[in-house]
Amino acid sequence: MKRDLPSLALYEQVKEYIVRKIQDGSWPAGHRLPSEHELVVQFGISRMTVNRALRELVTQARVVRVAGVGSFVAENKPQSTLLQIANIASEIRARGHDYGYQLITAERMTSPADVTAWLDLRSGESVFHSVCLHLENGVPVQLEDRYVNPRVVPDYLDLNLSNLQPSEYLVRNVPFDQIEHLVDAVLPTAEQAVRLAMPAVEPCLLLTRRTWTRTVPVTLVRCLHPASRYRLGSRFKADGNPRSG
Amino acid sequence: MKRDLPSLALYEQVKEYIVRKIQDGSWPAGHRLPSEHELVVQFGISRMTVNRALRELVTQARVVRVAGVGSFVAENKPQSTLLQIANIASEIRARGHDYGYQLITAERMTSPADVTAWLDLRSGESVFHSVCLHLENGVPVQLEDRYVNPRVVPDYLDLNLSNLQPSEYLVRNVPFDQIEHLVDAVLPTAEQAVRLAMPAVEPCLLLTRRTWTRTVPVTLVRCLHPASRYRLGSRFKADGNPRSG
DNA sequence: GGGGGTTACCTGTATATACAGGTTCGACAC
DNA sequence: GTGTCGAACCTGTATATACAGGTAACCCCC
Repeated sequence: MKRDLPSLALYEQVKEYIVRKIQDGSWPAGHRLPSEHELVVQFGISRMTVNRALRELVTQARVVRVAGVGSFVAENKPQSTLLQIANIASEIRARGHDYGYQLITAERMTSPADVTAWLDLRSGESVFHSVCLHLENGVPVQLEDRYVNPRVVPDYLDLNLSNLQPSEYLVRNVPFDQIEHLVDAVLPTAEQAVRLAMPAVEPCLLLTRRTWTRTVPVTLVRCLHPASRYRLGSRFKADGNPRSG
Repeated sequence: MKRDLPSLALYEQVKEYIVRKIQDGSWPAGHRLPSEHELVVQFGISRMTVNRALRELVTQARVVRVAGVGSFVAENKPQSTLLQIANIASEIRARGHDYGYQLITAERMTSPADVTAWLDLRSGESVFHSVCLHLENGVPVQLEDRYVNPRVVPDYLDLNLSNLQPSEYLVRNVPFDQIEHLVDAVLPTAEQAVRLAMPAVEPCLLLTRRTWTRTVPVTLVRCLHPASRYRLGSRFKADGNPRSG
């Protein structure tokens, strides 16, 4: 395919250049990127080639272009149908409701066996672990149980997790390029039922999410939702944009 | 936007032409579509313009192109992460397991109030209703409760639903362009627990799916899965393809 | 008859050029 | 001061042209 030395197609090189700038933080969201003409000069290629690179980045929702104005780095792009649920805070606020947050635990611990496997750690290695609660109008809607790979985010415990929601920090500062979701229906443990202020005989949705950056696992998070207060949803239109519901 | 008469961009016109041919069934999956040169002649435009149209259809997974050979209509495109779960039969077979199917009910009935609303029917109108069971290695994994809009699929009951799985027919013959999923965790009713051969105190995943074709609701289906035998999953790689799990 | 090369056709990429239309901002006239 | 016109710059689209490389079928030669 792209084996032989002739390297990558020129428009792919331009795309990679821009994506790298975005991912390493040089160009934050909203940042104005070079005009087509500037890229033409910089790379010594034709405008049509630059134009193609930018157009494809637009379809990937990494770049926003405004005719007559310029091209800009798109807003954070955590999405893929299910994925938009990542940020429960904005979801709740978008409904016009009150968002509340409580940190319950934040610690460094020896990695449990299952987490060791999921995060691809060495046996006996330690991980960061946090537990917190998300509330909608004062009612618990999500119990978040999170493990973070200390090799990727060594300063996780230095964050002020009492005020800052973990995913808030992570999506902003640790870009991921792979994400996996699993959805189960479970009954809560007694302790979980108490935390969520729900009857223990009522089922919960358990959303397990793993993310990677460059094939290195970053975080494993298990989000437990009382089914009576929360449901997952997604809507998809051909040629339209997915919306979470 | 695209208000003024100048009509649509030429490459958009080509895309629309091709999409129409695919959606109305003129060009089934696998069908070879005209070469770039033929489209150039047919539309009286340049190859670069045709090329752009085809390239964009490739990124939409509607068309597959093979250098040196030609362009072809892509295989049915039911996907969008969650959506790949649509066909549980192929999912089970892909695991190398035995797929089983049992039709329980197929009838025409007066539409229940909730279904009337969901399918945008008139009050008192009738709908098609079918219930069936999907088994993996002989064990029930999904109880499918489906309502079908008779205005869209008037011959639904004429199908041999005893042998043909409903979604098999629908995805093949009633192309949809919008889909909505909701995921709940519920406890089964006594009857459902019996059908699924599971304890009634064990939770289930309830996947509710609605599809539309050209803004007209086609079908509403509620798929109930014992949580101990089934989980939803999706995996997403930036610049890669989503896979169901 | 089988093997190898030629040819015709296809897609993929790259370029120079052109014109349309949106935005911004400053200069000039009133 | 205010308003209008225009220049400079931006993206969006369309074209003709070119070369590369993949594929398949056919023909010719051995």
